[in-house]
Amino acid sequence: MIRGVRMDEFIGKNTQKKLTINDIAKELGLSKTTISRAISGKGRISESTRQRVNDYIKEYKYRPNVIAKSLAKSKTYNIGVVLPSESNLTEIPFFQGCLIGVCEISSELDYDVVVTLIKEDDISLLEKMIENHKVDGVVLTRALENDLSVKFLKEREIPFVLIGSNTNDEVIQVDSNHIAGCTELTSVLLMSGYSRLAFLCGNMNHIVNKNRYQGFLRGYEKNRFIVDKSIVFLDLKSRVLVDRAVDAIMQKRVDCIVCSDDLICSRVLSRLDQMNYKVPKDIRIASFYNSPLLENHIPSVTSLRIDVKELGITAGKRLIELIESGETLSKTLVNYEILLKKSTS
Amino acid sequence: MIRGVRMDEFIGKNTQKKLTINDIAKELGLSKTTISRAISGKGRISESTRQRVNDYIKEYKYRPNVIAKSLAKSKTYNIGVVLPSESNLTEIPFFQGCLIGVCEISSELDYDVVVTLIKEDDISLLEKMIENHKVDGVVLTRALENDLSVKFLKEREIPFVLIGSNTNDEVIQVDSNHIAGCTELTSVLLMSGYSRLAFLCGNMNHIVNKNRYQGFLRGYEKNRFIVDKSIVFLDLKSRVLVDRAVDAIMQKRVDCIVCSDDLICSRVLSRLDQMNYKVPKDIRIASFYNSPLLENHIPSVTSLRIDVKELGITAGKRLIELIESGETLSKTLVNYEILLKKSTS
DNA sequence: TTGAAAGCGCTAACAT
DNA sequence: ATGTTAGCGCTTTCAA
Repeated sequence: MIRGVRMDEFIGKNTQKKLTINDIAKELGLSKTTISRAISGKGRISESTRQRVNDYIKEYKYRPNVIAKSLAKSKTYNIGVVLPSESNLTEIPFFQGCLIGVCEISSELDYDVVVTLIKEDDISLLEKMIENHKVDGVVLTRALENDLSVKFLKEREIPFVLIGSNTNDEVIQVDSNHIAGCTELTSVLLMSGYSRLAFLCGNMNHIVNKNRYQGFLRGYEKNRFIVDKSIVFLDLKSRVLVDRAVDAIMQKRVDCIVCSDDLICSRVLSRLDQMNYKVPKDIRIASFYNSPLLENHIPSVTSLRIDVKELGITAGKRLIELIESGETLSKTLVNYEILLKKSTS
Repeated sequence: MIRGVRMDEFIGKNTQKKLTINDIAKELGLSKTTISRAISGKGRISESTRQRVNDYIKEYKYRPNVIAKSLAKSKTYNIGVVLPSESNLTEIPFFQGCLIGVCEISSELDYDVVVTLIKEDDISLLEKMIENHKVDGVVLTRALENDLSVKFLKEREIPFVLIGSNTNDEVIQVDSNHIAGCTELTSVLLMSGYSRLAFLCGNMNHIVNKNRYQGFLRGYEKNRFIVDKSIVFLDLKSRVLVDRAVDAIMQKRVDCIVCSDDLICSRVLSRLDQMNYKVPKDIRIASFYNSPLLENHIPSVTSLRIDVKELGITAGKRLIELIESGETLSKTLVNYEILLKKSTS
């Protein structure tokens, strides 16, 4: 009896050599295989020895070495979450929400989350993570038009789930129904009597923005109003462009400015303030995406609310299903909610 | 010649069996050891064979299996980043900033980042991550008074770095100099003629808030003004408490409300708006921590700016030093900056 | 029901 | 300068 109670007394808790499956086998007079089976529950094993092993494990707080398991099974029990790093720190509430969601569900399902950063045109860190075998699958948190990540992961046949939408049906997707949401919010605004809506939209290489624009157009169609394209501004990638759009809009007769997301919206609000326009007195504002950035805004902003954490949770769940069973639902839509606030009252 | 060009032609790129160090050894007529040495650069090896090996690796895009390396070296090349998961805190951009910073520096130093979530009174996921041997060290992003994480990591002798401050000198710390910053900002306000400052402070179990309060008091001392404790509100853990404090303050004669952080500040602004008070006309506002939450605020808010990403980068660097060399600087302070804005003009 | 042995891909003494 | 060998701790045939 080399190891046992005496050892615990002898050496401090801290220096305690890690217990291995081998130690347990020797101690219990069984083989590694049996211990392994008792732990995994796979394979035939008598109830009595399984009990014996489990009791031992409890008592001595044995934790299997996940690395060794990884090597043997060629599986890491990690999933990667890819965040865009060129995003303004300000737009991060969305990505962080996703991340938290994925973390929560992963820990429940006994996976860990490895984070990596990419840029629109540089996915080298994602490539490295995959090639280093650090993860069993990946959650992408942003959908681009010609997405390098999607292309890469498909080629490498790595299981992955996209938070967002992609026209390729083979891609497992989790998203909120942007088109429906934006259509609905646009409708609500039109029906409230705001018939001249300006639309300010961000980077059109982001699929989500394409969808928002489409929703905007559909809202008009449904209500048989005509869109005035002269007050529609797409692909506004910088603050300056947003500012200019606002300036142009305020020269015209416009009832309400509809923004594709929280970032554009907060920029619009700031510009309006600079120019001394008051919301909602001089102009109304709505946003197709709410976030903490807007949540405490004064006045509160009419917007579409999406439960980002829910997106993350769902994506994580789908990914792990995909990893473990090889298949999962191909597209999941999470709910949105329309928040009518002071900015349009 | 089992493996080689013919294989690549035969089977698709995707199904290509992973190249191992063994394959290379056979192919080149060398031993595993030599290949290993050529790759790591450790041990004596002739320049010519190192070249030969490296050429082969380049050509066939060999990537070592990190898991196998991990097992052999008992090292994961992962570092853990611990984020608080309490709901309102997840909204705070501070933690994401830290995370991004750690990710950036880690990837440069060839580590990956595993994220885990804890609560003030539940560090079970951190424990699991450690016990599963998933990481070589940990970055903590929040300092508490009696910190379970710190206690746990010390006991287990896991290398870790704390973003924040801790009275225990043995803890490696990276922080901005909150006391000095808050002292300075308080001074500036007092010298601007705002002699009656209210102070609204968050959870006093967070060491950072203790330090901010101390800075506030020191600012008063330095200027030989007397603090009016009746307009100091500590440990405001909920919105309701903040609202009440604001209500109480507005009954009194107060020049400026100083908030311990961005979250409290945005709540204060929102409450003031509800009550129809205007900033800076009716009351002035300053915050001891700036963030994107406040950045686009109207009016802009006087505050202390901290480069969070820098905190993350520094913490990551220190941690990896600690992991690799066993020692590092015990305390690093990053710079802060005072932003004087409209809210106090 | 249990065990022996090979192997996952790499590292590191210890030869040669 | 290079090779041999024995692990790292676990899973998984295949046998008993």
